Amino acid sequence: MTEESKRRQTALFRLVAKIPRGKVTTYGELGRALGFHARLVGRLLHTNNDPLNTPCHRVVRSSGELAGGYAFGGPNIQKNLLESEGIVFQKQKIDLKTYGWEAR
DNA sequence: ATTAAGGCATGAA
DNA sequence: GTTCATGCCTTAA
Repeated sequence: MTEESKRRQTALFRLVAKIPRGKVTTYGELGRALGFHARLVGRLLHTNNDPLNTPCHRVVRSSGELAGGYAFGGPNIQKNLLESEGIVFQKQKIDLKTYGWEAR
C-alpha cells in the first residue's frame, strides 16, 4: 500500500462518512467528486482497512442496486443496515431519485 | 529488482 | 440484459 493509495482512501472515507443517514450514493458520484474513476472507488473499498468507520453500505451501484456478494459482510447485511436507516428497497433496488445523495 | 497477467464492491453504450 | 471500455491493484514469473 503506497502513500498515494492511502491518501485516496482517506479522502474516500472522509467523503463516505459524510453521507447523511438514510441516503445513499454511487461509486461514480464518489469517484467524480474525488477526482478518480468509479472502479478505483470499489477497489479502495475492497481493500478497505477501516470498514467500521466507513459506512460503505451507503454506497451502491449506478443503478441503485447493491454492490453484490463482495460486500463487507454480505449483501443481506448491507440491505439490513440500509433498511434500518429508513431506506426502502424496491425489488432489491433503491430509488436514487429519492435516496440519492449528491457528493460534495 | 523489474515486468507480466489477471481480476474487480463500475459505468456507459 | 449483455457487451465494451477503462483505471488501479494484487499476485506471479
